[in-house]
Amino acid sequence: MEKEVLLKNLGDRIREIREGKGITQKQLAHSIGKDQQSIQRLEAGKINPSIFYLHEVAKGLDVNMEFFFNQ
Amino acid sequence: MEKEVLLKNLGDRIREIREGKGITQKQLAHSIGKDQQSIQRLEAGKINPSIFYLHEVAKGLDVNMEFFFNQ
DNA sequence: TTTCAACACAACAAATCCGTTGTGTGTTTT
DNA sequence: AAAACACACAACGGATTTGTTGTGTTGAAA
Repeated sequence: MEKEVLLKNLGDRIREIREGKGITQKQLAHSIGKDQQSIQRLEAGKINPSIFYLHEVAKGLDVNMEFFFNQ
Repeated sequence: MEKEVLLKNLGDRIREIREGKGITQKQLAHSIGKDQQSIQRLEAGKINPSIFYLHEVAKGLDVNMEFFFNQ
């Protein structure tokens, strides 16, 4: 329960940042050597990503990882 | 390479916070339903922990997860 | 010295991650 | 309408995580 909420919120936050930058899931994915489906699952809160995974996503979005957690 | 550094830094940071609170690996582990060995691997940078795992550790240390990333 | 606490390291197995492939739906463009 | 784009969902499989058990080292306390 709590885990689902955490992952959902994280996914929403990442989507929010991505859309704010005006890039697609595919663009983000390819910029960090991943697939569109991986980003989809991340944003949907379907996976419990590792810290390095998030680190890569943060790089792809050009933000600091902290951005994923405050607010 | 880069991954190793990230995980090492994270582990060091967690250890720093834990020691600052004056608790042992075992106490931290048990407070969140884990084993001493799990915390040891985390602090040693030997694993690439999931975000939920870190969330639990943050709870056990009574800090916000952001603390793991700034400085 | 013996005992105990704290930490480190390794191996095993079940669970999970995540890259990949394939497909579907809705919207926009030509 | 046809084509292209953005996103969603599911299944497969190799890799990784992580709980568990067992063991070793070091230092402090008894």
